[in-house]
Amino acid sequence: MDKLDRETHFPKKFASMKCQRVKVDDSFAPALEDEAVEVQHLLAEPKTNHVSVDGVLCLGKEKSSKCSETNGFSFGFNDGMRRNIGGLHSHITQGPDDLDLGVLDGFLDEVDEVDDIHAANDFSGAYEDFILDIELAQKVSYLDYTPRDGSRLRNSSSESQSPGCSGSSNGAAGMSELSTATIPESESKNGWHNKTVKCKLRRSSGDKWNSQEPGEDSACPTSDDIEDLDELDDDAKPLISLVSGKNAKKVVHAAKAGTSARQKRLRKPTKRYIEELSDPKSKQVMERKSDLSATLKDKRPKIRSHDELHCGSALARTPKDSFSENFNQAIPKGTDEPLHLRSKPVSERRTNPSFISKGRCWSVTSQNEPCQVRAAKFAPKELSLTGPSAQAPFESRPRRGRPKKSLPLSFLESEDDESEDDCVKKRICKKSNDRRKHQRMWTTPEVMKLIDGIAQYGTGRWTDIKKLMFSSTAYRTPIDLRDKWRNLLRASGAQKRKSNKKEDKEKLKDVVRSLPSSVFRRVRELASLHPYPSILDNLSCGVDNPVIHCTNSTDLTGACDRERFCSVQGACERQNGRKKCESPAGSSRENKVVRATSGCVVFCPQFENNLVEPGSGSGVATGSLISWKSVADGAGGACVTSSKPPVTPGSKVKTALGPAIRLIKIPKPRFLRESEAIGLMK
DNA sequence: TTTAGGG
DNA sequence: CCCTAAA
Repeated sequence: MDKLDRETHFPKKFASMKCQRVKVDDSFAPALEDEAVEVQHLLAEPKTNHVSVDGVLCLGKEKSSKCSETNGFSFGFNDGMRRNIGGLHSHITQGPDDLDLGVLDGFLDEVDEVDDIHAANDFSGAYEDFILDIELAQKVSYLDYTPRDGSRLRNSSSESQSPGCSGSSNGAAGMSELSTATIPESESKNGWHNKTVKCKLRRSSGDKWNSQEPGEDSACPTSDDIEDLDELDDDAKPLISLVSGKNAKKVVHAAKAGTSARQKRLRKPTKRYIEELSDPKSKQVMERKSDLSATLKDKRPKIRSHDELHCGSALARTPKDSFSENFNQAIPKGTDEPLHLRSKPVSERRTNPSFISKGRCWSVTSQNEPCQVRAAKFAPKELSLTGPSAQAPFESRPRRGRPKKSLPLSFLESEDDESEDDCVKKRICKKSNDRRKHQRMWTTPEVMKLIDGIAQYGTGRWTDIKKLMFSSTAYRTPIDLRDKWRNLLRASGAQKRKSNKKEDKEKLKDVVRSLPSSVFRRVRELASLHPYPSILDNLSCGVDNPVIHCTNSTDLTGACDRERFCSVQGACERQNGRKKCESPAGSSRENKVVRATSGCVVFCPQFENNLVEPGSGSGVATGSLISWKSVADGAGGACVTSSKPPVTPGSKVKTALGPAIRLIKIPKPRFLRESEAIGLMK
């Protein structure tokens, strides 16, 4: 409904958004969600480049795709892309049925997360096995669909790696020459982006980013990881170390999946499993490890386990087997799971045990964390509390088992999709105390991605960043991103650290050491550009100060060099960390502030329907927050026009943005989301 | 639901 | 990373 309306009103402009919606809103193809996002994202980038070529003022605040709104080419591209996605989508929706889709979902998720493009080659085989596995577990045959699905998988996979999508750059790249302050940033950003993209496309081949930054230091994984590990508490260690990643997750999830069945099923495999793992000398552990890494996506183990399960042979079970057992057991309980899960957003899925068990735990190749989290979380609270009888073993074992880290962790990490780096292992080796039991180490590429995302969307739009930059890594939630950013800020010194604890300082140092200096340079840049609490409230200079309320200087870069314009000075100075919202003299006015969205017409209270046409001069930077006063003043870069104020109603104002921009009146100064803006513009 | 903040 | 408050 709403969606349709919007699209009707902004057929072209938000074509790109539609893509997103297709995946986001549509509960049918969650499986492809990630892929779709990926595709869109990748495709969107070239558009941005194009835009920038046109000299369109397109600040990095908004989705790069939005920039495309300003030119036909982009549109066509975008549209085409959308169609593709749509096709993909429909293709998927015509799948056999829910179960099958569910399977597909899980599989795709896994593949996507692993990001192992090469996996495509193994698809048929893996998939078959996979299907077979499921089939056995559910006693339903879906082999009939295998061929089709297989091809589908391949298609989606190949599409997501569409060669033409390897563009780089982002919104900021399109920034006009006016943005002196951001130009250097843009460059570096682009560079990063390239790297990021490459990483995405061929992560399996190694850490592109790192390899491309020979000059930089070893670029070891992030510090936080170390920090996190450091904070792991001794009690938790055993759990982690004994129950290596997936297995733990699997077990835990399986346990959570059912209630009554849970205990029964869980206990057995868990115990055995744990015991096995708890034996440091156990060859099996090593074997498994190598086995896992060697046969990454091979699902056969599951089948085997399945057989064992039914044959009563439970002797030499590998972690995988254990898992599959649990998995199989858990699944029956909800054959409709897939559907159910599908309709859930990623964020939700994260907390959905069944989802995890489905899409993640059974993935032999990656994402262990989530499960681990669960393990950590449930073990103590639910399991142990339930009594010593059932789950207790699971929980207690690990604990008493081993005091410290080592093997398991590396084992766990070795399966990490994008970081098989040595760095990862290095990081992992540290003591830990913690309640954040499942640490998902941040790899340098990830950090880069995060930084890229922030460069594009600024802070405060974590969900957007998550969706567009971390669509393939389900284990990174918007909150995770934000947390990481906070840590980076501290580590980079961009933010005064409150705690003067020696401990903390040390940790920060480690963090710094673990990342390339370039990263921190970048962080500092962005920190000044995008103040962390990016919300308007923090910037408001008061009702009496009708300055442009911007969330960051990027909003103003179009024409503001941070010092020149009185109307934006307050914000800019704040950016520079000198003064806090200095209020330039100004008459008190109606303090309406809006956030401009690229390609949108901006409505100003006084100038309702005063369309701003594309043209020369400055434009409203995407994402800019604009007060009507600022518009009237033609102030700063965030103004709609460079023409002298006031902009009288009905007058046309030129903007470099291309499509007309209209100010949107919003109830009160606040961060206006794109979707909101669209809604308001209706 | 999403973000800010504190733990 | 977790949890909660606020919006």
